[in-house]
Amino acid sequence: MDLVRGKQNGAARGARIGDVAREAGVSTATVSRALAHPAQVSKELRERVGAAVAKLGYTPNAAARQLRVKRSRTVLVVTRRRWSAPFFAEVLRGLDAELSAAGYAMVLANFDGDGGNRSRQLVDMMFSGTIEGAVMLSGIVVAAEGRTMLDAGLPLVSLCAAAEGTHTVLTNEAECIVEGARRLAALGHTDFLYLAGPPSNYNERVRWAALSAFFAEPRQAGLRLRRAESGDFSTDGGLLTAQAFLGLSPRPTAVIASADEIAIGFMKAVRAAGIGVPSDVSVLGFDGIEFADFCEPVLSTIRQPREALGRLGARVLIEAIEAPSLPPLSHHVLPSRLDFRASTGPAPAGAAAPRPQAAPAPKRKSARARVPAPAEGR
Amino acid sequence: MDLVRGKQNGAARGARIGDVAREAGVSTATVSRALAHPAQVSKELRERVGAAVAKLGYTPNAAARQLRVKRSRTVLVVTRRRWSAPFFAEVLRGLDAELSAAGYAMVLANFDGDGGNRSRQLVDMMFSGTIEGAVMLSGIVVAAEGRTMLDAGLPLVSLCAAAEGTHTVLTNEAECIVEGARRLAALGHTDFLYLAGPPSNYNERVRWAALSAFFAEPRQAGLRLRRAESGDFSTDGGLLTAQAFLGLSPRPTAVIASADEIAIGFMKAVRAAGIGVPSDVSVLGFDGIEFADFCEPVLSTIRQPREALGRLGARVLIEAIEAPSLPPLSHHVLPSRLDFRASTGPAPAGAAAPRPQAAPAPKRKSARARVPAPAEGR
DNA sequence: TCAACTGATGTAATCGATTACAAATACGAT
DNA sequence: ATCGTATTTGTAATCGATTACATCAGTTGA
Repeated sequence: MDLVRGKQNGAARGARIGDVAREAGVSTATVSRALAHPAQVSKELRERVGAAVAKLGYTPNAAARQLRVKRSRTVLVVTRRRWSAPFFAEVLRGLDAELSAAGYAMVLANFDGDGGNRSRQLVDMMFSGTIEGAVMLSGIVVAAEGRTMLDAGLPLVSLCAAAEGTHTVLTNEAECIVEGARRLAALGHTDFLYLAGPPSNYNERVRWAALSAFFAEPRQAGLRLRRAESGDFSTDGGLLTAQAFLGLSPRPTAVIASADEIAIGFMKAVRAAGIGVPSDVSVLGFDGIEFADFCEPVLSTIRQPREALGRLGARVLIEAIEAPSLPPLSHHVLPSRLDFRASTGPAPAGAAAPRPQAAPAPKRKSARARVPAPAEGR
Repeated sequence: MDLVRGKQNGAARGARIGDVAREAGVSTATVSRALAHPAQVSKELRERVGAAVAKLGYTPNAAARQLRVKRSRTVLVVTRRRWSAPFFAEVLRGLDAELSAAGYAMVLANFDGDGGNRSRQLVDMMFSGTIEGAVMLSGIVVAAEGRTMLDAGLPLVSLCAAAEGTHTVLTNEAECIVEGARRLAALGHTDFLYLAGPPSNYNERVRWAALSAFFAEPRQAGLRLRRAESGDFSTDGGLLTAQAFLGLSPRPTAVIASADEIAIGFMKAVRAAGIGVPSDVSVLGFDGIEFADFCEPVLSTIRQPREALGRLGARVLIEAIEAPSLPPLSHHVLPSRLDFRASTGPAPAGAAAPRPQAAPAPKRKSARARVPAPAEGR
């Protein structure tokens, strides 16, 4: 095999289809056909072409082909810094697995709402023909100069978030968090604290909306729900909420975090302050990251099917790309799983007595169920 | 702005350069120049073109441009499943930040040595002109059908690994792990256990080689080093090594893990068996992942500059791509930082007595310093 | 033997930009 | 007025593949 090693940068490298044609003694059309539609070419020529290709180490130029056939077999994946790393890595792996199996390449781009430059890059990419579709792990439809990613008319999939005009792949997070609260209530807890993530985040909104709606039900009148802000899906955010918790009186006995990281940070800080988990306060996280198994105590959590989310997102996108005509937007929901472990237990004896119904109804702060608008994603 | 919304999939979308030229009443050459080299075009025409571009929502077709100018401004990043997720996510972020700032797009592909198909995809990518260079987080130079990624003659950067013929960006991991051992020895420890990652991994080899070479020094004759296999850079692997540890007698008092995940799994398992950390055994991890701060006890570790690794890797690659002539291969080393915290302490009183130098020299198992061959990366 | 048909191959148009080169224009100096 | 130079613009070639269409050879049936 005669490989032309790059001499000068950018110098002519590799063979072109004409070289292969000459070598095999056929026309370029035959070479192209032998490679793309072998059945249309006689066995003999097919072999001659194959030999020439091998000899010259020929690989078709992707740009030229793309220009002609209008397909790049490339999709864009837009991520967001705020994703928790373990969550992110596995979703990405699912996406990659499914995309590469179908022969698609994946362009990865982080988008943190920066000052306009990145936005333009992304929007241009949608319009420049490099991309056949996009998966957004950010929940944001990026816009620049009056155009949005949607305007390019390419299929878009929002993963773990909802956005107008896109296919969506979500989890049943709302039901899960309510189920978590229900289970805690069944353990005798009546005084709850929600550790909120960034309020602009889609998942944060969904979770808070579901939880506060649940506590607003008349049947749950004996339960109280408060809220502490972490500002962030991070362990540091969790430390913050612990400060808030320690300042409360009476102290809630059940804590539901909007992310495992927050819960882990919270647990560490309150235990350092002499509060027992779960003896004094039960803690429930969200996501099911690996380290939920290794903190003290082992964290109860709501496990999201991370790799499956990635895989399904990829499949939905591929289907939309390859559908002969514009398909309707699809919406999928994958189930998460509640996993109660060491960080949750019965309400402590002192506080366990169900709050007397007759007492002046505790003001449920912010119990109105805000319906989350399509907004920032997770 | 008249945006042509994708009608049928694949139907003509958007304006071409000819449309803009007609709209502005100029030639396509002028449009192209107004966009790429504004200085070459008179102010008036520049503005007319700008207006036409805005009106039609024109974005140049990337494939056509690429075909002509032979630049895709796209690089490939090859990852590997075995990377720890938090590590991976931050390195990726550094890469993305630097690449996108320089106007490069990033194609991400996972490579786990699969059965030939993925290899061909990757090698073809190098030869098809889609890619101007690659960063390999895998330490493997992928090969398929007699060609390797190197043969394309494009610049390649190995991150956290070394591979023949590529630029490399490494950390001083060898020195750090030796320094860690030295510090532990200074705390009175004489009996060490190394928790190994996957033996085929480049970093694993470097670390083990450095550590075993250190223990082989005559001056360290009073120290003993054993080795347990985790098989993996994972918490599960850490659990495995804990089994091995519990079976040893006498039990080592100092443990050095080749990854934080392993250390965390190890600590959890030995503590469950009633062993105190650091009262009975000190544990040192490697990487400095976020959760090292949140396990019990807080893990001593060797912090790697993750985002900086990604940024430097990107810069090295960009430089190599944009260098007018083939530059020599560069090799960079970034410093990691030893961070001793709660999981390490003085050797326990019983075992603290320095092993008598005179006693029959303890057999140092596997103390020969294997020089790591370029192999699988981290 | 010829027409009709099938299948394999080649010729040349095409995708949409960039840019070498030519042409046109403006400007200044003599 | 004329020439030379600098600046701006247009014409057309070019990048490297794919594929519509034309051509040609071979087969079959009458």
